[in-house]
Amino acid sequence: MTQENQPVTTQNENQIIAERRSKLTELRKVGNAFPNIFRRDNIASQLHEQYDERSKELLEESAVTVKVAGRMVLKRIMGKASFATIQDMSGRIQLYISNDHTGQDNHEAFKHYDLGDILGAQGKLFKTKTGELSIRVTNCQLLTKCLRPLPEKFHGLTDQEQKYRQRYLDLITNEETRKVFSIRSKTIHAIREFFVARDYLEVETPMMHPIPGGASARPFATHHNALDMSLYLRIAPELYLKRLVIGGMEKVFEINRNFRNEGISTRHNPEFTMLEFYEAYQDYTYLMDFTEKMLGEVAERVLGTRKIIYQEREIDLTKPFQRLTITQAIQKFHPEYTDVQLNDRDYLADKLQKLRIKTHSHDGIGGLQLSLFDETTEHLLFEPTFIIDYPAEVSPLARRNDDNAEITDRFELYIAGREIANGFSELNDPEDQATRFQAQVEAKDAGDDEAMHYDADYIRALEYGLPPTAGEGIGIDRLVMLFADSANIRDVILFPQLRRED
RNA sequence: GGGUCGUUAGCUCAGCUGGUAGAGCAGCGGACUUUUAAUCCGUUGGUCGUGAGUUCGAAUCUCACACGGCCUACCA
Repeated sequence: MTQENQPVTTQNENQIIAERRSKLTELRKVGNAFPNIFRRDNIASQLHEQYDERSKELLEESAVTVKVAGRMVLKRIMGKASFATIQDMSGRIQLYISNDHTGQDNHEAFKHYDLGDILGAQGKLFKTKTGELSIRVTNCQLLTKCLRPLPEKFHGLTDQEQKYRQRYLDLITNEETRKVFSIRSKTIHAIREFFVARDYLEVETPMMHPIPGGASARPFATHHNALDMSLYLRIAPELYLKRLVIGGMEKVFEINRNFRNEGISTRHNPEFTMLEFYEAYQDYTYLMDFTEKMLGEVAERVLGTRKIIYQEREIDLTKPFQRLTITQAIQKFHPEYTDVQLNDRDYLADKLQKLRIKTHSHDGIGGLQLSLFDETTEHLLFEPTFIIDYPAEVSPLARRNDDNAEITDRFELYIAGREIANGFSELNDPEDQATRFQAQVEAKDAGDDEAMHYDADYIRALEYGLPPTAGEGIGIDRLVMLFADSANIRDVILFPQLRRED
């Protein structure tokens, strides 16, 4: 990497870069090759919005002077006049550079500018004979030399790996990519406003945890030198956010990264963005209503509609989402399973073995039902669906159901076959929580390396009293995938994790 | 992790059953004062992912490795 900072010898480079580098050398000789004195007054989209509809004649009469800057992405030289298209953060605008208006010297200099160079230009708006809004440039200057050639102007950058490694090139070339990240930004912004409007307090809790907790997952480990202690990148903020509710922050949310040291796939990146929120004096049924409302409003604000198209299928966020228990969901898609079978531990264990699905010896009926659901039904839940009543054995932080201690007041929301949200009434009984942690420790000792640790500090916090609370997590990347119609999580993360390049 | 397809010029891609590489774009030179993926003429540019093997001869066949795409399994 340090090599990148050294002047690279031209013999190692292809001739295109060598050519551009020699142009830069010439620029250095005649002045500051990287001037920062140009200030623009206009951006492309604003000009189009304001003047696209104005007639050619009227535009000529009004003689609007504008000043723009951007990267040159197209260039057409025709002797004594040239056209160039520059691209800024908002879009594109065409420049007309000619001996008549720009001057011969300036035009000759322009001819040696390369695609990718950053230009500043000033001039009057006009319309070409095909009606395209353009700038008749009176002065054009090179603001930053681009030493490396851009991807091919028509096909753009298509190599998936290169799009991820050199995202800036992907952004320069592909309008679609710019749109995806605009949707991402708007989604997060809309969510933030949704919470702020409801008097939630936004907080940041630690990314480095002495005890990784709040989820079942393998953490990344690191070490603090001065304290000489092991730390883990957080797998979830949950236990810290609930400490805040104990402290009196009765409505809190955090939008931030989680890190899980597990596989990478089209749906998993080692670091991913999670929304978690907690509200005191509410329960999980409130959360389900709240989630329906939030997703509908966010979609409306980001996309202008609550009926989104994902991978050519419509997802309707306008109506209440279906709510099914785990066994109801299994039976909906697989009516061959009877109530008796689904509540028969031996039958389930046998069936799962036949389906070659891993089970643990300590799995109860609920755990086995969940395994069967994950395997046979989860991917079929395309329409937004809340799956409710998760077994207590797989929900160590959720409140037990008042009528059935084997299940918890918990749901997961599935859309397009993927888990999008996970919410529950929080377990606020410190003694039950201690028992559940103990069970996790036993599972860990039995070889489950995703099981939780015993967090004594969290138990101490609970002993001060967590008000009855509802809490939920929503995977932001997966939500953005839905909104941006992306099949791969890497397409909605600017710099997804990749292998080392060398 | 398993399966499968791929890696050729800066970019997008051809390259057949083996005879040591082509196009378009970009670049360079020239023509052209309303083009728009500008056009036209000329031209530079490649250790064909890496390493071995088969062969008189390998981008092409075989094997191994590296990296990547897609599918698949587990975590959100």
